[in-house]
Amino acid sequence: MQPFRILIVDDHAHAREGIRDILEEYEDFIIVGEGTNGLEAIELTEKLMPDIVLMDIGMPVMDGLEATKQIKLQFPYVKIVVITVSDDITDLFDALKKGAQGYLLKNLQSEVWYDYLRAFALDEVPMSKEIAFQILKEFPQETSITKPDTPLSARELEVLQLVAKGLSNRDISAQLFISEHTVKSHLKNILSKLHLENRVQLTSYAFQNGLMN
Amino acid sequence: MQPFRILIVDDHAHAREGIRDILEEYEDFIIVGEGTNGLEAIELTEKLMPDIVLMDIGMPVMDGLEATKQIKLQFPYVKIVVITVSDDITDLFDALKKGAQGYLLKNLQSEVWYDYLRAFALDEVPMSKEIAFQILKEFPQETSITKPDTPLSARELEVLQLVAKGLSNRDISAQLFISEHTVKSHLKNILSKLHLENRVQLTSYAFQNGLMN
DNA sequence: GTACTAATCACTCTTAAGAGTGATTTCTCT
DNA sequence: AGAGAAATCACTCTTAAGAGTGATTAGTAC
Repeated sequence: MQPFRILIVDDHAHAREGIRDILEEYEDFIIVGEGTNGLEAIELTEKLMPDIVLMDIGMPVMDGLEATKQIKLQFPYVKIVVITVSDDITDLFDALKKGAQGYLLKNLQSEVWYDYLRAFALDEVPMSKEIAFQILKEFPQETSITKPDTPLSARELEVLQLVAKGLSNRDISAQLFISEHTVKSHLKNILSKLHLENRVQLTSYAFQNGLMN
Repeated sequence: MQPFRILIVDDHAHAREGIRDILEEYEDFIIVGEGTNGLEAIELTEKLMPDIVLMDIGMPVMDGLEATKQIKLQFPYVKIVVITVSDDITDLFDALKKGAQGYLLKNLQSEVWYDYLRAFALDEVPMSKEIAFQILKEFPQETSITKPDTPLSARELEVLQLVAKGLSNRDISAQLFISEHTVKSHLKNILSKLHLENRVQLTSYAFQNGLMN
């Protein structure tokens, strides 16, 4: 059995060291490279073709979420595990939507890391326990459909539907007799609540969730 | 029975005169105002609240299609008849999508105008004969769903689906290994074929026509 | 009565979208 | 051989979108 090829991406040198120390204990893994930001992550992935990318989120130049998206777009077979110190659920949430398959907390025992990554590499993909139940809370019925953290207000739903009909912010403002600023404000809140990025994704969401007619 | 209040909007003075001459023959109609561009059309509609707006398409400042859209947005009960010299089907097509209820060719007999407008005002909405059959050709089974003039190519369908998934042009270009220019080019052709304006409307179209999954 | 939320509006800044034009290449149809 | 469509890429220009920040008002909940 060949060792799994790992790429570590984190802007903090000491964080990379910590991970390296853990993984070097085990012969199942070999660290093929290290990057310090999202852009490097993409370049190194193309050059090294690792089995797994361990990806930090908050990084300069390009963050880990964007890098995850790009890598999954170009190299769908490369697996990505997002690593983070916080156990903030929204990070995980967004990472999974970008295509990450896994999520690991940096402050776990090395045995946990080993067990997790090994199972992960073998496609058994368990989640670290602390967050597994939170995932289930967010993705209730094995659906990949986004569920709002907070329900949309009536006004927000109204704006959402007009957006999904293809109206511009200006058109919506005219329709609802409010300023374009207000429309933008509502839209910003809607996108934030639904963890979406733009009006196209929102439109897609609206149709897939039966919010239109 | 009160006469129907008509607003004429056309940038050519002689065109407005021609229409005025025709309508003044009949007591069913009263011309409440005249405008020379789309912006005036909106302002005059708000001020005069006509029953019917006769709207030219090609005009300076703001064209008739945009004005039609705005007016229908703010004053849905105001009826709009697009008037044109050409019998170009694409004009009609786009006008109907903006919310116009009717379409009249300027070079028709005054009796035809009278018959048409009277029926139109009474909600009997017949179309001028020359173009009625073309309408049926474009809207086959009483559906308001856009049907492409020209079928989309396989590549275009591919781009369409990626757009509707919420990807940016850049993401799509990376996905398909082509330049962003090419993606824009495809998208431009797609929007043109489907008579749509932007990627949100395209997304809506994709879902409503079962093009996703 | 105060904390919370919804709804409203404002200003800046950066980037993405989309219109307009034009050009090349390859393939198919006839 | 020549027409036509499909796919590709390029450059300019204008406007819309979206992120970031912040503020006010009115109503509701406890």
